[in-house]
This record gives sequence, C-alpha cells and structure tokens, in this order.
Amino acid sequence: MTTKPPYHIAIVDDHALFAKSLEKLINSFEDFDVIFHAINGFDLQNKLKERELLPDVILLDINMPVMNGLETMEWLSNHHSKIKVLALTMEDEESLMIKMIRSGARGYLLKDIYPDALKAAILEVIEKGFYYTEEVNIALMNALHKKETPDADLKLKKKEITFIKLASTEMTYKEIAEEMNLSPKTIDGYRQELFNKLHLKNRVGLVLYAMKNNLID
Amino acid sequence: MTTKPPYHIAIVDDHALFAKSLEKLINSFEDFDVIFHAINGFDLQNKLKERELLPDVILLDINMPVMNGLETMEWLSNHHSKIKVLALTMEDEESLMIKMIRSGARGYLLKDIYPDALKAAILEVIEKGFYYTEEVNIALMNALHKKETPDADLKLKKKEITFIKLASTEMTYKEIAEEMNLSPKTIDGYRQELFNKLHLKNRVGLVLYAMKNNLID
DNA sequence: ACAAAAAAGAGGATTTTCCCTGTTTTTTTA
DNA sequence: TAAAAAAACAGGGAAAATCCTCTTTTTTGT
Repeated sequence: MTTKPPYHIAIVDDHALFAKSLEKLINSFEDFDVIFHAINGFDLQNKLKERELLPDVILLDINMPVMNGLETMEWLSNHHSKIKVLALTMEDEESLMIKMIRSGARGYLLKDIYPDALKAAILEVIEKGFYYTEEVNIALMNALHKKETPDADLKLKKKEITFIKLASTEMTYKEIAEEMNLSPKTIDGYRQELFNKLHLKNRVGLVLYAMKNNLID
Repeated sequence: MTTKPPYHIAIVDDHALFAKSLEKLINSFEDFDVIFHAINGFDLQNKLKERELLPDVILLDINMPVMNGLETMEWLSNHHSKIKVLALTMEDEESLMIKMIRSGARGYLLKDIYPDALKAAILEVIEKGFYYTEEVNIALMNALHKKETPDADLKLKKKEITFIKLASTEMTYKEIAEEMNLSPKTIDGYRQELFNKLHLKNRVGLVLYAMKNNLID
C-alpha cells in the first residue's frame, strides 16, 4: 500500500485560527493538500462519513472540549485504522503521550515545533508509518521499565468520577451524599476505595488527582 | 497619526508551529506584513531594540513560559505605548482579560476565532485604536459593576503563598508547620486568615484557589 | 525609644475527615 | 435460580481540620 502525492491531510482542532493557519501552511508545502478541518471528534466523524475522499494523515489536537483527542483516537482506531494519525498538543505529558500511542497514534508532536519539522513528520508517517521523537521514545522506555505503578490507566466508574468531581469542591461529604442520593456511609466507602487504589493520603490528594487527570478545571 | 499600508505586524508566541502558520496566514492578507516573530517577552524586547522598523500591531500570546503576556504587556505600555497590542489566548478568563486591558492591550482575541475575524480585528485596531468583542465588553461591565470582591488581585504575602503551596499537597498542617519552622498554631492562623479573606470554606477551596491563580501545577 | 501594628503562638471545643471491620441489598453470572 | 460479586450501608473510634477568643513576641513607623 503505497500512498502517492498529493497527500491528503485533515486537521482536527477546536481553535479555528490555529487550524486555518495550519491549513494554509500545509497547503504551501509541495504535494500536501488539506482536504478538511474538523473542530472536534464528533465533527470529524461526520465529515469522514459524508466524504468519499479520506485523508492519508490526520493531525489531531488532544485538548478539545467536546470529544477529546484520546476518545477520538480510539474511535479512529476502530473505524479508520488505515488513516495515520499524528497527535498534536501544547504540552508534553508523558502519560497522555503513552495513552495516545497505545490507542493507535502514529506520532506525537508538540505545537512548539517548526514548520519544517511538521513537514518531515508527516512525510515520515506516510513513508515509514510512524514518527517518534526523542521525547516519545524516552516516555515509551519509561513506561516499559516501570514494573509497578501502571497506576495511570485504571478505569474509574461513573459514580466514582462523579464523586471525585464533587469532592473537588468545597462541599462536605455529607452534602455530597445528599447530592448523589446516597448514604454518607456509601460515600465514605467510595472515598476509602479511591484512597486505596490511587494511593492517596487525604482529600487534597484526590483533588490533585482530579486535576492531573483533567476531571476538573 | 494615520498608519498606512502595508501594516507591519509582529507575533509573540512560544508555539513555533502556530506562530509560523499564523505568519503565513497574515501575509496572505492584502496590505499586511509580518515583520518578525518572538517566542516570548524577552525575545520581543531584544527584537524591538535591534530593529529600526517597529510593528504597528503586536499579536501577543498570553500563556508563555519565560516572560508571560501580562508582564510583556506592562513593559510594552512603558516602552512602546504607540504600538497597538492585541492579546491572543486559548481560553477566556475574565480576570485576565481585565488585567490585560488595564495594562494597555487594545483588544483581546480567542484562538478559536476565524481568520476573517482576526483580519477585521487588526484593521479595527489600526483604524479605531481598539477592538472589543462582546465578551470583553461583558467582562468590563462586570468588573465595573462589582462594588465588592475586587477579590481577584489582593496581595498575598510570601509566607502565605508558601503555605498555600504546601496546603495543596497531601501534607498535614502539622507537617507543614515543621516544614516552615513555625508552630502548628501559627499555621492554623494563616489558614484561618486565608479562609476569611478569600471566602473559603475548607482546604479544598484553598487548593482550588491555588489552581486558579497558577500557584500550583 | 515607644506606641502601634503585625506576626507568632496558645487553649479548647466542634465538626469533618479518615480508617477499620462488619452487614444488608442489589446485580451479575454460571 | 442459586451462588458469587458488586454496591450500599453502618458503628465506632482516632486523627485532622475548623473555629473562636486570647496572649506573647517581633517588627515597624516616627
């Protein structure tokens, strides 16, 4: 399966100014053609359905409000595994990087790279199938070498997430119990369970966990 | 003082990919010319010093690591008050918006706007001297109408900030007291004082305050 | 140097959080 | 449909956090 120029690119990013600028930049590269722009994962799903021409490469922003990069990546892996995806993000968070790659992203780029690097990355993804920078390699090594604390991707239940969000406010547990229509003792059970499996010492730890995992803010 | 085309624009943003893309976009507008790109406030200072041609408008990103948008804006007001500055940011935080405008920004743009809106904004800044969107006007109104709660920019003492940072960890107050070489009772005083003046109900509130004000993370 | 202000510290009581070991109820699954 | 698993709930106690009023020490302004 050899892809031939012009290469078709799609951009998924909720910041129109960035997306449109990027489109112009990429179109200025020889042999590259931006075929559409989606503002989030849902929009991407619709646009992929209604078009017969699929992109060769998708540049996927990770931080989006409606359907974020990770969810979108998982959907893409299941429905369009042939399309190569380059994740695009503002900050390099190691854990997120790992998750994106595990979900099928072919590369991971920070938005502070220079245009030439982007062009090289897209080309490499098309030709070699992946593009890994030094940072990504280091993160991958770290992930492999850590025997303990896979800690990162254990799944929380809906009620646990609801609880964490409420615990990350000024409400008391009693108030949270009322809000969730559960006994304070049940709430206490949630708390204890979460403390145990997330290795937390107190409620502040829970708030910090919520922050790091984008459950709040 | 009438500015004539071509209009000279400078971009200050640490994300090279965005900055370079934006440059291409703006250069594609008629009568607009990007004369340089700086990656933060310091870089901007240097570039303004070493050039004889000054920009008419600066597009200034607010979230930068080295010298952020607000600090840069204040320097610009003092040293280059004739250059019009449009603040550019990912998210609309009302308090930050107010601060930027108070420091001399002529307008405030979110990165999710469309290119046409950017072009219109730059033109309006050049012609009318300012560009205020609906959001900014609302924020300004809110700021004016709020008699109480200037709440936002009250000054915290060094030790209070140290305390808040430590309170935003899993340490107990006793441990924090040891860390700061103070009696637990003194720490309790700090806590109470902060609760009172920030209108907080508990320690979680303090952590949330620290988050919102970038004292942590 | 001295009064005023700010910072540090204390006593003591109440509430909330935290922790452990259980039972009862509901849901899942073989 | 019976057994197993998960979810909800409870008692009771220790630790931490919260709240109030108050005294002592240090710093500051003039």
